[in-house]
Amino acid sequence: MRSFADKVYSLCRKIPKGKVTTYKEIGKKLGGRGQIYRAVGVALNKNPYSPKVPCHRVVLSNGKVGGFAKGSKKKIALLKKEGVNIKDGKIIDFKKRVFRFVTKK
DNA sequence: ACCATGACGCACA
DNA sequence: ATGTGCGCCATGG
Repeated sequence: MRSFADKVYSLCRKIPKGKVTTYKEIGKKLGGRGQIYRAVGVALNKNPYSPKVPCHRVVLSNGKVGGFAKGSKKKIALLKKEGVNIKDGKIIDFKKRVFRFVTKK
């Protein structure tokens, strides 16, 4: 069922290792409507593909890791393993670590 | 069709 | 810069 959530999973899989993306970017890439990122969070939360989809690479737009079904701590640990430095739940050099699907210039 | 929920984001104080 | 409140979208019951 190619529902909204399904698209979200697909995009998450495209996130390169060591990088992160935001719910907003995903939503924007999908539809670009107002608060779609809300539904994005819901979709990932259901995330039936825990290991297949690197949902832990999806963080808040303000640079915070946000939440995680298994616990934000776990999420942080995973990101750190990927090479993303996190400080008190906040991503360091977040701006540089964010991966944009639009691949802006 | 309506109400409630949720891994968010932004405006405002 | 920090904390609180409100709003919107998709999904499920």
